Amino acid sequence: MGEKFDNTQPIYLQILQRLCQQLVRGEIKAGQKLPSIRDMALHMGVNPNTIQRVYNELEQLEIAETRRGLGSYVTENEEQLSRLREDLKRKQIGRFVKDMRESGFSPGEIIEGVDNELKIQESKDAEGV
Amino acid sequence: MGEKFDNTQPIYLQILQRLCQQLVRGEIKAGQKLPSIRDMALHMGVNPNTIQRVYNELEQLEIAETRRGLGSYVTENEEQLSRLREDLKRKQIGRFVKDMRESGFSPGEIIEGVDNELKIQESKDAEGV
Amino acid sequence: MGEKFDNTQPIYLQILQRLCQQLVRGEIKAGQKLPSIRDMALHMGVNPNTIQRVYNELEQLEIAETRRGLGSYVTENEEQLSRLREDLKRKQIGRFVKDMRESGFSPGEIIEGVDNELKIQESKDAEGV
Amino acid sequence: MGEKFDNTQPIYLQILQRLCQQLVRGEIKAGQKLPSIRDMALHMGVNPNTIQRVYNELEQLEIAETRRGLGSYVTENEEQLSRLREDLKRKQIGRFVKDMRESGFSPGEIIEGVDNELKIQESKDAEGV
DNA sequence: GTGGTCTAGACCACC
DNA sequence: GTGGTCTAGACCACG
Repeated sequence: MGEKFDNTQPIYLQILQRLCQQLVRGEIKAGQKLPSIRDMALHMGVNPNTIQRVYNELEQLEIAETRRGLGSYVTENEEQLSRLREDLKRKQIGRFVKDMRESGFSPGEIIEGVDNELKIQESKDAEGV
Repeated sequence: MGEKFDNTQPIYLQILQRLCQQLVRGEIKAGQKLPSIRDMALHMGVNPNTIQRVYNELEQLEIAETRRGLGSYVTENEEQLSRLREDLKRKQIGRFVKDMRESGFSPGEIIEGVDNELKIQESKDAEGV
Repeated sequence: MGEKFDNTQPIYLQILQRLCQQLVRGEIKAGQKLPSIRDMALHMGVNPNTIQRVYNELEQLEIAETRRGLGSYVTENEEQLSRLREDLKRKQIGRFVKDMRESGFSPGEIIEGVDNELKIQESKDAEGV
Repeated sequence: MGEKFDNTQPIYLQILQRLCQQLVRGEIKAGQKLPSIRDMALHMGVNPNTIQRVYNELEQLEIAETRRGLGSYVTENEEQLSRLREDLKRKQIGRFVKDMRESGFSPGEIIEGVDNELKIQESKDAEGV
């Protein structure tokens, strides 16, 4: 429960993003049942309406589907999941590069900065272990 | 006038970001006078209150200061501006790398993706010319 | 409703000051929910935007935080509140003493004057009862 | 010229206050001629209109008078000046004590705080010399 | 003319 | 219901 939310972005988007990350990382797998809205809400310390909205978004992305009376399930179509992974990757990289270039950073600066940051974050992980 | 605003983010933040980019790129320089609130509002097609909020934010960031009855001026302290540039760079890179890693992308994928994207966007620029 | 506002200072600052005083006096406590913007505005006979500005200032001072759709809450961090008390005390005393000395009043005059004034105001309170 | 102005208060009031302090300290004496508006404005790095307003205020306070074509002069009536001194003293002390009590500070805290602050500021002066 | 404040009222996203 | 943003327009103090 040590993880709170960022005020600059809607909570439901932040939860959605976390779920997508878990899917992309493979922590949540194709066909798997998602927690009930009530459980998830309780677990996240959030209003059930908020989770409801998250699950709706997942459905529109064709990543999960809700079966009446049974709960929500991740799609069994693994292609959808790998598509999600590639979409996410391209979208995030595209936006990042666009922002950086608009701010006038040179390609060299960008590459070097990312490289450094990767090393920094990896070393932090290592020491955390 | 092809430049409108994105609905997913407050207008004042978008304008703030643009100004910061112009500062970072050196298009706006230390000590320079910014357009009056009313002029800027007219030019951007927004309400003066919105611009005032932007200028307030700039002031809180210690990037600009407002002089009674005279207008707003970019700080003459060039250190603040270079600080802004470095802050922006680190913040953007940090958030990007963090997001990517949390989504389970490998360092290799990240670097390669950024590299590709840079080439893509540069070639688009070239063809635009 | 005998309480109106002073024309020489912005309303939002006057309200901010009152809230800070209530916090410092302990009339408003850590973690407590503040009235909604609309309620407070109604109660103070002011426009909601004005109250919103007040709450924003409280947030920047890290004295209160706002939760989406839920309202604004005083920080639960009691240290922040005691910090506020000490800051206020030092700031007010520092400015006062600086002003008095710059006007050429001697330490003796200052101490004696404050002492007298305290007695005067206390006796007024007593008679009010 | 190292002294700038505070944004939270009108410049003309800040200048007015400085002049009053110089009068109260005796640096400016009864009957003395004040600098011309233009000179003063130049010296303070301020718009002449601003100084004009300051001199007007001094006139309304019956502290100075403007003689057409000759300039502005401090009143020769020394009683006015000693009245100014006492007014300033009472007003500043009264407001300070009122503010502190409204914030819930005890008389003991106030006296002790002022006492300490006096010592601090005096020692700073000493070391500055 | 300049910024600062305030009001009135609207719309929206969110919880 | 809650806060967040934006507009339109007004008034004021200031330089």
